[in-house]
Amino acid sequence: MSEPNPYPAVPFGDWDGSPAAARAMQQTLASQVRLQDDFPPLRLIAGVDVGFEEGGSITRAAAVLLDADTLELVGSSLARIPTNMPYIPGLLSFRELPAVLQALAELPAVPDLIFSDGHGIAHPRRLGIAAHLGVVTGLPTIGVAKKLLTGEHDELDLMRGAQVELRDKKTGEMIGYVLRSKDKVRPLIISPGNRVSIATAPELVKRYLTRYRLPEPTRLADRLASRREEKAAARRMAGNA
DNA sequence: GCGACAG
DNA sequence: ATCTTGTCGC
Repeated sequence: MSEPNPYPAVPFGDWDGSPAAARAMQQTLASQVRLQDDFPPLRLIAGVDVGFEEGGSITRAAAVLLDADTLELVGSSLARIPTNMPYIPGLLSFRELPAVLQALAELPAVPDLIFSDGHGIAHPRRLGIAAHLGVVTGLPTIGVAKKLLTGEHDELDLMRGAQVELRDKKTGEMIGYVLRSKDKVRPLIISPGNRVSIATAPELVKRYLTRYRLPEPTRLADRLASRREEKAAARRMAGNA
């Protein structure tokens, strides 16, 4: 029995490669984002993140699949493809999504929810990488970013669990939450990508937090994508040699 | 024109 | 993101 493949080969149809065309495409895709809670009882959740090799010429995406109740690692995958464009603030998904989709397609099952590194709708045109990923796959997604891209918010308490609203600086519309995931650490910026409401997004992130700053799906994907242990091991070898 | 700017 | 050692604080 095979599951339908929700992962398109290319997350942007015919794109001429220009930043202007990418921004126009974001406007269209953003209108397809659904911000109502519409996800099944969570059984399998995924985390995705991207890293680079060879000075940036190779894009490396990691995807991890976890049991939503026990957080046990059910599967993981790595995809390495040539990097096709430089990093441009606001156009991150056009650079990283191809590799992310390939990594997701290699997981043993389709997740009920995906935690993505980067923003969801907390983006200038409301289409951060998590929202873009959600629209092209049709799956529920949440963006977990380590830094602010756009929007403004009040100060928030230093204790774990503290959170404040993130709103568009110009229109005042809600676009996410700023959440302190651990005592006295830089807060995370949480915004829905697709099929999750703004209010539910931080609740789901909190559900999967353990002792670290990042929720477990994101933390594990981050480790794989950035080659945490490989680098640490290589470094110690050089030092002890 | 100036400042900001996910990964 | 990535390059990189030791160091300050909980």
